[in-house]
Amino acid sequence: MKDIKHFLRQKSLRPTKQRVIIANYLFDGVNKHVTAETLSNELLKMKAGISLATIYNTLHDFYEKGLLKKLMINSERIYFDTNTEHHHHFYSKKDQKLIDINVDMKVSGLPKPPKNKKINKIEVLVHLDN
Amino acid sequence: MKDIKHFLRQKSLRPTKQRVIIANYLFDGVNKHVTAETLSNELLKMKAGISLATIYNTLHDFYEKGLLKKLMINSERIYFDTNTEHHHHFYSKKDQKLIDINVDMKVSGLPKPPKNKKINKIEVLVHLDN
DNA sequence: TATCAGTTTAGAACGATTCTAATGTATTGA
DNA sequence: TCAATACATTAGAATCGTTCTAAACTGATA
Repeated sequence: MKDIKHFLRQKSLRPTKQRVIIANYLFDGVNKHVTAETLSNELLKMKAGISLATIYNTLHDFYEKGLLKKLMINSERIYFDTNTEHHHHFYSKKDQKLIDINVDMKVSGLPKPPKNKKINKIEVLVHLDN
Repeated sequence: MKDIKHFLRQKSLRPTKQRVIIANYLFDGVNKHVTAETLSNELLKMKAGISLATIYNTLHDFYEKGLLKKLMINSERIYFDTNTEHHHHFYSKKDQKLIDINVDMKVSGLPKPPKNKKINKIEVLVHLDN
């Protein structure tokens, strides 16, 4: 991500100091799964004094512009994924860690959806033991 | 579920008045997905004055004894499923409703799990549009 | 460079859940 | 049958992730 300011402007997001810092971290080329808390910790490490409220606001702003995906992994917190392509995950409960599955998978034997409902997308979560 | 008291005792759960009422509702032969809130509402309808704390306690006690499954569907609340067999779900975000998929499905093209990790189970969530 | 809409922030509020500690009740064994 | 006691229930307080509020700030625009 070369010109973050330009990138944010393209998405109708004002490139404020805080958003630039967060976008630089999130979109550095390595896909990430973050929660408000883990992101806050990373930002603290890099001595960026960004308030929690702004972190929440920014994650949601980015989500609304399609820059992040929301994951429904567990009920304790909201995970955001910088990989917005359709993909699946390994999940280690023990490590509280997600790993992208970037290969194509096929699900067979799917029953018809209920009346008047259409399938939007299929998400596979592969739970790991250890 | 004929003799709920016996059933609870078998699971080392004291068959208190509250647990019997809740178990009778949950294990009436029709699989259910409940949250503390939806269960509380059902219990209110049947004029069972059971405190929220007890509802939470009971759901967790039942979960710990393997009578309920916890579902990770969204981050707003915890869903409990009376169907403890391995199965999948349709999910309608709009209706905030889950529908069991009780047929066998196969997932193909799964990559190898990360080093030293074993696959525990595979969960498929089929998102519905409307 | 003044204006103003959009943004950040601390701290309050919120909603789901858990905890506390006092009261109540099922079980046990004499 | 009836303590004794271990386990359950409860109201309300506490907690925790998240959202809201309203005041201060800042990037864009003219």
